[in-house]
Amino acid sequence: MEIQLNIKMNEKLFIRNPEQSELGKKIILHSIQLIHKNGFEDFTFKKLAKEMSSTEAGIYRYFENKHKLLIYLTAWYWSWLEYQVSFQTNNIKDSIVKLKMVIKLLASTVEDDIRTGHIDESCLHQIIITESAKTYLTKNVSQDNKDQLFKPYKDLCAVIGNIILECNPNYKYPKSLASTIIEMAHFQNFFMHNLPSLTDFGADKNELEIVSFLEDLVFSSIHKG
Amino acid sequence: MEIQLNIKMNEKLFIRNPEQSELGKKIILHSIQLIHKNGFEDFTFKKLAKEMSSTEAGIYRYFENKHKLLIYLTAWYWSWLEYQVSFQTNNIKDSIVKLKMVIKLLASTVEDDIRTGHIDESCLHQIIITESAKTYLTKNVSQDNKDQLFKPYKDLCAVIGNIILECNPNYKYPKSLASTIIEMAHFQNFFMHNLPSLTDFGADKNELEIVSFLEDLVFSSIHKG
DNA sequence: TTTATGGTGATAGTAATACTATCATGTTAG
DNA sequence: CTAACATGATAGTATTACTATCACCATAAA
Repeated sequence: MEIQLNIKMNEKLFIRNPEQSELGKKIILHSIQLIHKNGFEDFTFKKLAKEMSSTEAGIYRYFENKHKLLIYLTAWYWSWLEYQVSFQTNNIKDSIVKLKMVIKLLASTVEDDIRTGHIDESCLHQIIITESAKTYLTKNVSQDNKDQLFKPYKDLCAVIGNIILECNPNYKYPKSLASTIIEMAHFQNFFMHNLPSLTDFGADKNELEIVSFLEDLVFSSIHKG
Repeated sequence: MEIQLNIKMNEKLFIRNPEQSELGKKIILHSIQLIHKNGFEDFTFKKLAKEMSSTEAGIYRYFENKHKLLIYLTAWYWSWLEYQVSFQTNNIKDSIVKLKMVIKLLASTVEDDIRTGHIDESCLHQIIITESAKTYLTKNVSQDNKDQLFKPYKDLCAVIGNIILECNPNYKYPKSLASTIIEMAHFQNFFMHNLPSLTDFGADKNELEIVSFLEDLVFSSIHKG
């Protein structure tokens, strides 16, 4: 069976929908490669145009600026991940097992999803670790939020918050714990590889240890009262 | 009694030591104001020069670029905070009370320290919340780390990790929990004010609730086993 | 007192970034 | 068959991120 996965994105994220043309898909494909390779600060539309043998003006017809493109990529990732969560936790009755699955999906290496042709999820996951916080840590966050640009992130957080409440309906901080899990799944990964003394995983650099840390953190918190 | 607080900074952070001249101190003072007002992305040395009635070239004699200046400001803040922690936890015997003090210092509003003339800690705290992660979320993190630019952050993290171990010598993730506390003290604050649905504090927007959340998280984790 | 040193201000200049605008061309839908 | 539209090519502007040079002034050493 051959399935194609298509995620409908908020129209405010782009000028022209990149999913609906070859050029648009090339922009996504190559921007993921370039940002992954040299980081978001070094990334420019001019370099992207050269990389994909197109023109700068052509890219500006799809995205207002590189910040919006980054928000697009992260929003896509969160939507994809929410789908993964709903798929992988489907039919699981035990909420605790569900929550463990969520932590595993957040904190372990992502494999490329062949159902999404031009997007390399593994590569995108690395970008998310290093760059995703930059999407909202700006003076424009309120306007971007009003435009619903962070909806996929907030939706994922809400889904995880609800699973936490299933585990313990009396737990007082489901949303904050959910956003903590998401952010720490990425920050501990970044620290482990780049500033290892900020973690307890520097020796092995094994992602499973991050999973163990997060499980310990989460389940001791919600099982207490 | 009149005390002056002086923090010795890593020489790799600047070209000329801003503490040792009036111009240098003006750079620090006004850069904090400007970054706080318009955010780091909008901040340029040209605008800073105009604001403080000096010249762009003059500022480049002190700092290589605006990224190094941001690292300088954050490094200063972490050093100052480590001093606060050592001062405020001095003579406290009970490690649990110590750790509560640390969480309070990290997560509640900072008041201006009159012993540091040209630096407004309250303003700087706001900058740290929004901008500090950008200092290390770059492709240059390894080189900057080799140059010891993140030492104050790592030192603070180590101090907190040790207090955690005092509370429970068998706890397996003291460093990761320490970095989690530091980052979440700031992220939950940012979310509360800007993306409130990612937290449980949107209604009251009260920083004491963040303190409660972090205390619950930390003490249920370390008291468990 | 002279001379040397060093910090500062003023000005200029360059390469790259972040766009915007225009026009020609090719393709595709009505 | 033609109108609409996507793309490519080229050009141009304002801003950013620097570097370089020179004059001036204060201070410190000779």
